[in-house]
Amino acid sequence: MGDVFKALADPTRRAILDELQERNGQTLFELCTRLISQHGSTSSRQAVSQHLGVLEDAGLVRTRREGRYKFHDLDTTPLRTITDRWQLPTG
Amino acid sequence: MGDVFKALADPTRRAILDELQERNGQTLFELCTRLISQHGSTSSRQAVSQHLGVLEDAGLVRTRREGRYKFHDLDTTPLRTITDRWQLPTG
DNA sequence: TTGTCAGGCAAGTGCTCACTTGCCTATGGT
DNA sequence: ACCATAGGCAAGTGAGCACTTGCCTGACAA
Repeated sequence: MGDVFKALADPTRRAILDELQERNGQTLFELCTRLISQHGSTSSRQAVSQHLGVLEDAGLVRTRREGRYKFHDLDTTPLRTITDRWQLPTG
Repeated sequence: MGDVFKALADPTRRAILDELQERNGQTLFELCTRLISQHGSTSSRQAVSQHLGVLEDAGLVRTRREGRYKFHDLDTTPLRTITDRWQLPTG
């Protein structure tokens, strides 16, 4: 599993996580259009696709294929590595 | 306040936070020697100094000056922006 | 089969970032 | 005064990363 911290370092990837939290299980094209219309993003399809690859490597996004569609689901469990590491006062 | 996510993206900066958690209020030179001896780091003084600047901008490290010494203290409150953003199941 | 749609792969480009290098300021000891 | 210590500033370098460009694969509809 790749680097969770590095995956979170990019604002576009954080916007993707925001989007998936609002509406889980989106395809690449859904994400592209909604990122532009709701998050003011200017990223191309290829750019978003590469970001999704990074997020998937980090374990923050899980994917499932159905026919020619690929759905993306948010998984926040890797974020625990951050909070567990520096012992947040329980919030 | 700078980017907390970007500050966490670098492994050396995460080691610095680890080191400050073990022993708070260290000076730059203390951190340098302990990073090498206890974390296998190879970073120079200037490198660590720049990392501390990034961490301070992100609000993860607070500093206080006394004479020619500058002490560094860990502050984990900015990490809440991460957990609050994607609603972790309370752990 | 032909055409379209969803997505993937890979090389190239430009910018950011970590780190070095070299010099400078300031505090404290003798 | 002198020197060592603790730290800072700024330009330059090299590697990594986000993004583009162009082409390719696979699934569905007609």
